[in-house]
Amino acid sequence: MATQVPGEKPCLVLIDASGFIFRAYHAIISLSTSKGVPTNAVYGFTRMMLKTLRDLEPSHVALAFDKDSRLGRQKIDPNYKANREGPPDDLIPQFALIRRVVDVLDIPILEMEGWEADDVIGTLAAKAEAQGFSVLVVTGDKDFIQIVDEHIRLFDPMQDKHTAPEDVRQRLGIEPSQMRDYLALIGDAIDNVPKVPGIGPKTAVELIREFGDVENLLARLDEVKKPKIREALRANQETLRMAKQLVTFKTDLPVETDFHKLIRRPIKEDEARALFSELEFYKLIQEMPAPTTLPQTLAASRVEPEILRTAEALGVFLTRARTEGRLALIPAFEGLPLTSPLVGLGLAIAGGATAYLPLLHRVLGFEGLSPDALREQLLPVLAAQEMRIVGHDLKALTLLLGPLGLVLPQGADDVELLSYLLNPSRREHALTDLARERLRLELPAPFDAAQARRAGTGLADRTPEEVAFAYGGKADAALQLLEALWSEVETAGLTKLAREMEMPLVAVLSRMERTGIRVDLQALQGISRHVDAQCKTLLVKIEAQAGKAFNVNSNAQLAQVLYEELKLPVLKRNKTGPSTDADVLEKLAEQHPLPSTVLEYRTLSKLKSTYLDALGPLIDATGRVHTTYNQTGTATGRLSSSDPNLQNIPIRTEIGREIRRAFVADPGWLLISADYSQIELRLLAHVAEDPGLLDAFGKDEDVHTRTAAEVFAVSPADVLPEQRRVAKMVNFGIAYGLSAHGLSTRLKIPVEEARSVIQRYFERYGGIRRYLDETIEKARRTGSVETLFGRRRLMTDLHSRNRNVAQAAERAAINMPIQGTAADLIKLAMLKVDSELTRAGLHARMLLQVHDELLFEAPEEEATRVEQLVRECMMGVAQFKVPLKVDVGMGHSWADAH
DNA sequence: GTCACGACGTAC
DNA sequence: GACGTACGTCGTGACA
Repeated sequence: MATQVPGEKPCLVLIDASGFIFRAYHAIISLSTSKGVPTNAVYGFTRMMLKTLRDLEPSHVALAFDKDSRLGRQKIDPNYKANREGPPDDLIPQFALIRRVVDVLDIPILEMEGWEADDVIGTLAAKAEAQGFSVLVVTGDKDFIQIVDEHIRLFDPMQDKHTAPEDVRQRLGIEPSQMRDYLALIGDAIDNVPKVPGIGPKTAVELIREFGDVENLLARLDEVKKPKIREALRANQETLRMAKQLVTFKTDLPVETDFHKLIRRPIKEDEARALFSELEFYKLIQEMPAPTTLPQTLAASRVEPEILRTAEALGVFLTRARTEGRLALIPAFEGLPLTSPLVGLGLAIAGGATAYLPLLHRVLGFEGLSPDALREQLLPVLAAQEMRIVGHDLKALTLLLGPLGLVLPQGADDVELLSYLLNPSRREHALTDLARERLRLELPAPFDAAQARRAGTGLADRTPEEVAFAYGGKADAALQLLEALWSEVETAGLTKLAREMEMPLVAVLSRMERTGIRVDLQALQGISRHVDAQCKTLLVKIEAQAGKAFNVNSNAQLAQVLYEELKLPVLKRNKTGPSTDADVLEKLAEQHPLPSTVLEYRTLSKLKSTYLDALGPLIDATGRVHTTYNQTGTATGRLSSSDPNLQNIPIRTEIGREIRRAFVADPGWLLISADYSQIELRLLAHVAEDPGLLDAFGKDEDVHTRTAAEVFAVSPADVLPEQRRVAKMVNFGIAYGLSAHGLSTRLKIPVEEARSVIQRYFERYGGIRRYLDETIEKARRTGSVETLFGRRRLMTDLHSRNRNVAQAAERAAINMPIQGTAADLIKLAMLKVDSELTRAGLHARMLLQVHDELLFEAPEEEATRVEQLVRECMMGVAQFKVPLKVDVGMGHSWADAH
């Protein structure tokens, strides 16, 4: 949201301070220092100022107060604001404190004897605009709308709302400048601005639309159609003229206009700390940037971590932790948490005390704590009811502690998950970044893993002293982040998702990763040899068809052969040149035999390199592979899987199914696959409340056939396979925001035909159209979209001037509530199945999640019970307007279970 | 050698 | 540009 970019206009922020003081006073019911000094207005005001400065990043800033402000307007009307009482008693002493806050924030104050902040700001805004500034007025007062234009906009930090001319037109239906006339007509009881009786907001807008302004209205009074209104206006002509004068901001006060003096200066940090401390605004101190005079490192600003070398030292620290009731734990390890040893543990407790517990350092004279000693000490702390355990990536911690016989408690807090819930679109939620952004804390740079690898050394080769700062500091940061993140999570209404979905899921995912899935290496290698032979044959064929040998895997070389040597037409381009993707090759196949051969080769070599050959080395000594689930990796709430990614194992082609045949159950066990049938389409039917779709699912009809029947206006029995194919594609694409063009290329039908299919679809399924439109509209208005369970994705690009960007954001906005709700649903199902399996005393275990599918492994004799239990859990996890359908299959391999 | 990036293709 | 969400492999070119 940076407003000043080199080459852009300077940005002047003008703050309507008086307005905010009253708003802050009323917004925060009660707050005072331990000595009883009321500070509610001061606190609210200060927060708002800090937020404003942070969010808007102005190049210039000033703040306006009212000063004996009624005098100017009382010359026009002695009654102006005459009925207003003075400020409440407990607000009066806060004004002086607010002045002190403004002083440490180093924001210039503008005021004019006898005039209101409105007039001062009106004047400044006009002058700044004339000098080429872009002006942002920070206010919550609608009266300011009258000064809005292309270069003067409003911002309300309490509602995070911007107001530009377009917004005024949309919200009120009048031009910003007509706000004066509008306000004059409807009056203002609070300020004692007289109104014209009988005229409310609706009539006012109508009159303004017809007559433009008050002057014109009065001049053409006879043209007013409604007699009552006409006579009311006639009787109040003078009052109306006066009212307009009262509500009109002055824009020509003799205010000092040296804009150099308004250049934004950094806040006076030391004085700010002292003042905030006096006012007991400790949270604000935490949020302040680290002192610039000190190096921006944790080491310089925090207490040195204690190195816990003995069981006794650990005992003492843990006793303190129990007194404080909170303990942050950050593991020191390298590599994968599932297979790596715990090298050490960073600890932190409230109050800033940190420690490092070395466990596996291969340095001279070091003797780490034995696992038994560690377990003996830590177990009771982890199990203690009143303890809150805090961490970052608790799945990793869980996997690292597992081998030591340690288990994290149910309610442990994961700050990474909190950050993810707050903004699932961000790429990383690294502790160092979170600490920098939210605590202004610069954590020590992580060790250069690459350099360590070159040197052939690792974490364990360093002394405990060398790593203590890093991990102690991280633990301390996690602890401090907890509070800030939780309060934001609560404000955002995400508490339930955090407590009842994401956090409990950590234990389930940890077990799934640890369990892994058996892979038949022999089978894999068998297929690989076969595929390899085929690839070699194809390469020979390609060489013959191309007239030369080249690296088919290189798109650049392939493009040269296709387009320069064979002179085939270029149908599509990408950033680097002509495209060689599957779509293009399929079309080119009509003109030359080479493209088909390349396609065949590509398919096989992809399978070989990505799945057949890559999987083998990941099989462990017990014959199983263990994926890693990323719980913070998608913008919609889905999980992702990597190393290896078991969520994109092939299934559609025959050779793909061969690969799934290599994923097997242990001898005497079965794989059980349960997947939600048509989950996203069902959820779309539910949220859109579309009667047609609801009916189709309610009767368990073939939904694609039903859609085809609707769209092509035939009876379901007469739907042709081709028509069903088209309908299926539309059903799938609709929640992705598909376009006529997209549909036509995918179905290889003319755009016109695709257009008419989509049009007929929306005619038949009006609820869907309405839902899509409403979702986008709401997203534009609120800046976010959410799932039925309240998971939220911030959508920033909807207002992009770049139409492609804005439209892409619209499609993402349409899709997220559907995809995300499905993700929520299966997460709940996983929790339920997990606990029910335990409760039932079954040995079956959950192995994989693939977005709408759960894969289990169960002893053969348990299979039918497990099937029943899984189906019931998955179906019963939530109630919608459509039934949820779960398909279950079982067999000795993943392919057989489908 | 390592890294970052783009193109491509697999899944739901 | 044209249908959303992911991850892995390969080739390529920049850098050490």
